[in-house]
Amino acid sequence: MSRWEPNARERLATAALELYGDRGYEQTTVAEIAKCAGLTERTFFRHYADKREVLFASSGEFQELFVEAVAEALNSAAPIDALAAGLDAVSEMLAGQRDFVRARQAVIRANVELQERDLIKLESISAALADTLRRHGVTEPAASLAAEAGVAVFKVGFQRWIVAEEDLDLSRVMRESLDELKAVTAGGQ
Amino acid sequence: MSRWEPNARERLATAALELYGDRGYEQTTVAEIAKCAGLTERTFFRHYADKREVLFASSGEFQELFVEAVAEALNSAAPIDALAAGLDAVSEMLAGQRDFVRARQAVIRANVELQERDLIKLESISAALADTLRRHGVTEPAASLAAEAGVAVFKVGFQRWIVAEEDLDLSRVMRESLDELKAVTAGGQ
DNA sequence: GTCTATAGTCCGATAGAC
DNA sequence: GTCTATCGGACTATAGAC
Repeated sequence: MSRWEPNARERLATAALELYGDRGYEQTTVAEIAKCAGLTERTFFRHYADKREVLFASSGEFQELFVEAVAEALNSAAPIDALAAGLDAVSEMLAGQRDFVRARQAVIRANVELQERDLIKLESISAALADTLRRHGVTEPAASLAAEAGVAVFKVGFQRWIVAEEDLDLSRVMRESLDELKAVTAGGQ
Repeated sequence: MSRWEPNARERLATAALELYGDRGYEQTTVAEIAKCAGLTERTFFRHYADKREVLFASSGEFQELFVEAVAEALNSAAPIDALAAGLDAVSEMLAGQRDFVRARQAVIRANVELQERDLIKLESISAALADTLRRHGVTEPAASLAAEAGVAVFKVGFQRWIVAEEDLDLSRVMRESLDELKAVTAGGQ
């Protein structure tokens, strides 16, 4: 029998999402999250660099999935089509966790600091996508622009999926968003 | 003759940029900035909501210029061409303050918290652009995607201009970036 | 203008796993 | 013994409250 309950990290993340959702991000102290998970403030900061990061634990995994799907597709597709493949991969992942994703996004939407963190995670994804495109021979500034476009489509598609009353098909929403971007950059009204 | 030296706000901004540049953002305390401007910590927070905001004092003005240029162009141009007009307007403004803009951006690039703030300002611009597009009859999701595309072009063009050794023409760089985005979304390699 | 809460850091201690 | 995860307490600076 071990001295500690297992999964300290996960327990902290669960407690944080619940407390942020119930009483709001700002009204929740790290000490409360830790206590709720049966740990101390000190331990929280060993697992998460700051009070916001606890909501973004899975963003590394998300980025990897996105980038690897794009990298694979780049072997046989144009950049824009490879990005579509990446969007499809992440859509499938998110669609499988709809309730969690919605709860998390509601918390983020209610607080500017959390939105800032969200945006820099997306920026990191954009940089990683641009890097992958360059590795596959796409030159600058096309690589950065394609990456930014991919993230833009994700943001708009994701947003539409989250706010929708009905349970939309995320992959489909993403594909429609990409088509709209193509139309608008081509000069459509 | 007034009781206080004038331009407290501006003096604080100047002192902050200098100190952040010299010893780094994190290593600078608000008390130091205030002292350097001949004011108190309390006064700093009356002018700027937090330690980061002092670097973003002109972002409201920037957003207004961008949005109004787009709004005007929308009367006679397609969304993508209106965005090009907006990019041209902001390019002209930034080109006239090259040294200040470069110093400021160097500070921002050196610190993640500042990058986060920078990104949310761009997000605000994107939201304002989307709003303007909708007011001019562009429907969702085209409006949001066009706005995101405009900001993406700005980000990539601005970055290229900042890091360039030579003194590039920002308007020209922006136009090239926009053309690259069009090419890449059209399926070009 | 003062006072206070809390985020986040630093150093050190402890207890178990290996 | 080493390694890793926990906890304790003191500390600074931001930011908001009074």
